[in-house]
Amino acid sequence: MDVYHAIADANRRRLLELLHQHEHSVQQLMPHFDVTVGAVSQHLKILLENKLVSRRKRGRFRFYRATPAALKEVYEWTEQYRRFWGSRLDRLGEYLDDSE
Amino acid sequence: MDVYHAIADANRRRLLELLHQHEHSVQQLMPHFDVTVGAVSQHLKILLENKLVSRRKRGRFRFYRATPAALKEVYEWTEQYRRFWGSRLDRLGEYLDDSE
DNA sequence: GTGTTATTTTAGTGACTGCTATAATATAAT
DNA sequence: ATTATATTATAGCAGTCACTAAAATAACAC
Repeated sequence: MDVYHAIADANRRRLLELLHQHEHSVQQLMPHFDVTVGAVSQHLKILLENKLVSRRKRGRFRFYRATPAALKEVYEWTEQYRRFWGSRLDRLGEYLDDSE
Repeated sequence: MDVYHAIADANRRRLLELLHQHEHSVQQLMPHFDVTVGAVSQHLKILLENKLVSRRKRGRFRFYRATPAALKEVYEWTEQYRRFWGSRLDRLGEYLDDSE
């Protein structure tokens, strides 16, 4: 799974946002999610595999934090389309779309 | 399917890049892909549903072009992590990772 | 030790993905 | 009209996804 897939899931994006503020253990993350602890752990694993988070061990706890340097690729890919935002170009589609 | 999922697929990102240069009919796109014309058409449909492309009809042809204003959301979401790139922070993970 | 807490892993499940092949639709060429 | 071209829609399929429940692993508390 690449970084684009890693951030495609809303729960994983939420995790990154929370872990960007400060580190959390898994239990500290749980109140923010509606899924089981197993599911959160699986999401963290995917983020870890994509190097979007790191963790340190402290007793029984694993503290995760965001290390989102890998998002640079996504940022730069979207950046090339920047000139489309806020310009008249972004409304062009409406006139052209003949989807019938 | 939301915009994050729409760009998660490499073929769809490639389509956006090609359609950003200038408009293409489906046949003009085909040489750039290894999949069937049906698959390309399905990808274009997903991009269309996410308003990432528009199309105009000309005879039997449908000409597609990129209208990637919807990428603004992704751009802005990644942008909040910008300070991590190029800083020492992005290497912090390596020291902290105790994945054993 | 025994039991409790924190986390990860595994097996199973339903839904979804990306693909193909084929059929359907629409326009153009002869 | 018939045939060819361009595109979309449909059905089916193997693989993946996000999830749960339960088992496994690990460290703490008593």
